[in-house]
Amino acid sequence: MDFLDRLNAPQRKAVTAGTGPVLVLAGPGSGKTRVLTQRVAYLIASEGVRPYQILAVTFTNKAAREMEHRVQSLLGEEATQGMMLGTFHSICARLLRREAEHLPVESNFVIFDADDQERIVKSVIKEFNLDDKRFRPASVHASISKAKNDLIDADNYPITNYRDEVVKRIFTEYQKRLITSNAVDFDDLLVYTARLLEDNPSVREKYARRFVHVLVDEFQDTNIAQYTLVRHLSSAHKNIFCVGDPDQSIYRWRGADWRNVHRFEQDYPDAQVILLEQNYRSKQNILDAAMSVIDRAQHRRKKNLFTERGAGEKIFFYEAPDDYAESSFVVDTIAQLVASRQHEPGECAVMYRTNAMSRLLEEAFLAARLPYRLVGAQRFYGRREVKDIISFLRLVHNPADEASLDRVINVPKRGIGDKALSTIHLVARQNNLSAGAVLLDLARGSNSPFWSQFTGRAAIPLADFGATLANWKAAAPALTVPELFDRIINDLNYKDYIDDQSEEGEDRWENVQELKRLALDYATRTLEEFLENVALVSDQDTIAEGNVPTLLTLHAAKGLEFSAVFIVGLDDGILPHSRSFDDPEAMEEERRLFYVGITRAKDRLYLIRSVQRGGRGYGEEQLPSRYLDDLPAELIQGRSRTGRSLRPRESHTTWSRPSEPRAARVLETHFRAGTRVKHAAWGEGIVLDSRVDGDDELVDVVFESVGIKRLAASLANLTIVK
DNA sequence: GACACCTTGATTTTT
DNA sequence: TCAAGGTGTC
Repeated sequence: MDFLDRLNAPQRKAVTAGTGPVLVLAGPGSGKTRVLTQRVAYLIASEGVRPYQILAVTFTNKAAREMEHRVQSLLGEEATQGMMLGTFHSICARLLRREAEHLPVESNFVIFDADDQERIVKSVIKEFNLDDKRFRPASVHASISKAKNDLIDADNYPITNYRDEVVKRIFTEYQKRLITSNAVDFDDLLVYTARLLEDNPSVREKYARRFVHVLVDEFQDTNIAQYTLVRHLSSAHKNIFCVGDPDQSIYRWRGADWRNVHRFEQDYPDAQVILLEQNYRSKQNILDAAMSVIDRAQHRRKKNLFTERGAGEKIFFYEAPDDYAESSFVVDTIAQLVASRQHEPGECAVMYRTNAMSRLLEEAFLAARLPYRLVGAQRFYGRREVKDIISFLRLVHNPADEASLDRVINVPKRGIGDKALSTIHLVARQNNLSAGAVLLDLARGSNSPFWSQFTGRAAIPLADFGATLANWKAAAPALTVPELFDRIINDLNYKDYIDDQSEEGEDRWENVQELKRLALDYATRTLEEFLENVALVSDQDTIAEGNVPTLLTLHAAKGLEFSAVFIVGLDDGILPHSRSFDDPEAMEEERRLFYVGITRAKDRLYLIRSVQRGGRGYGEEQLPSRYLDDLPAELIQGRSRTGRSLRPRESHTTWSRPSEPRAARVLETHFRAGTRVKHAAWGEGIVLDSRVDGDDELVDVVFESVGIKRLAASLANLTIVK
């Protein structure tokens, strides 16, 4: 196979590794995606493995599609036929639907997302008459989810205090409600599958025999449930090929445990371990910066990242006075990089710790009239109008879905309030039915035995909505997904409801139409498939095409690369995040997160912080991120606005001669941010910031030729360009 | 009993 | 800055 020629020695060793367990420890940019795809191609083309005998787990659906395409381009369209390929969650969903007879839910189960899960927890807390201040739904749900990821069910939930006891009761009821709703949550997808394989030898054998080869990407971010799953699925042939990098483990809070990498080595002592250290992505300065950050991490196997791409530019550092300046610095600099043809817009990315930080950046891009794209499924799928429509579709598919019913029973307002809602749940429970079933029965009006349970005022709208739902349900089998979509929108007069002619209303209607466009892709597929895919989209899956800069969280940046990377918010409290301060393990993860961010950069890396943050005048001064201290000064250019060294502990203040007397004091700044200026040697640039400093004016300028420079106005002889 | 408006509180990361 | 909860009105 000629494609093996283009691999380096350890890569080739990994691709052509024989049978048995293999662990590939792959540094950032070391070509692990390539190794995985070529391994799959190699197995099929050279080892005679049939595609359906391969199970490959990727971190996102997008990565799965890419892998499929690459293998197809190497071996032809047919090559991937029957291969089991996808994320843990989507593979588990597929498997569970097939094996639903062993489950407490039907094969057409729906998948509850975070919102639905919290909704159910909340309603249980309410029903138990608990104080939701003391037992916050989000926190209770987090406890439940954590237990599930460790494969602990409600019966075995460990109790050490009163809170645990309450959580256990809520957990039990929560699980019951999911089952009545014919629903599984994200965690259940993994838990049910792991249990199924563990408790049911015949099912386990069936799949373990089928999957001659199991390949797992981003292995460092698997949790106990996922690890168990992989072990079972590969238990017959033991051909398990895991690729990962403990340094890039950033999902601990989701139950991921980088120790799975050690566990793997213990569980498979005969495993081949292959190290990929050569980096094909970044310039050496960027790698050096990355190593200086990660080498201070605890418990790690040191890797030596090296590249043949040359040293490259130094790391740019900029300290903005406030977060507005921070955002405009980013936008201005990107504009410069593009204008000077150093980078395409699409090669630039801005990364931040929390989603909320995207807002100012978006505003800055909008103000500059520059297009951008934002990564984040939540942004779209979390929208009220989008969730509403999906809930209606989910109800048609599965009227038992309690989360969806609660969500839309009064949308648009039809006079069903809290009282009516709690009554319908009560009646449902008394009759051992789902609330949806009661609602559908109420469509028969006074013929329904439940009719008399409601006051007349509540019964009429309930019956009405029940009838509407029954109609959709009856029509659904003959309709395609987009047809059903239109039917629902029309019947509800949803446009009039959502679009109140305001800008926001138009926006909302636009989102509904966007969802419709997505539904059109499912004209030839089932509603179930549509709902499943909508539930399991990841943030990275939503990255649109287009040559524009990308805005994304550090987490969402995992696995991606960009020529120019801007990491904003390098303040203590943001990165590392203040919520991690009191947990050493969490702090370690913050460090790794920064490392992941740095190593996304191919050519240029900009590290940016802001002295003040969080609204004008209100914010207190922030300290620079402690990680900045770990970067060797010689790798950095640009300094802090306040003139402080990046490494205060090592800086030496020089108490040299008193400054020369100056003729005039500068009292006002002459240059303003955004002004175009010209310098004799460096050509044109844009002023980022300017301030009075003693007797002089200090001007920060981004030049097209040399990047950011700080200049003393009295010496630089800058001229303003019109 | 529903709804509009006002106040208060909180605010990581995501399949 | 925004969202959820509470209060007052219809």
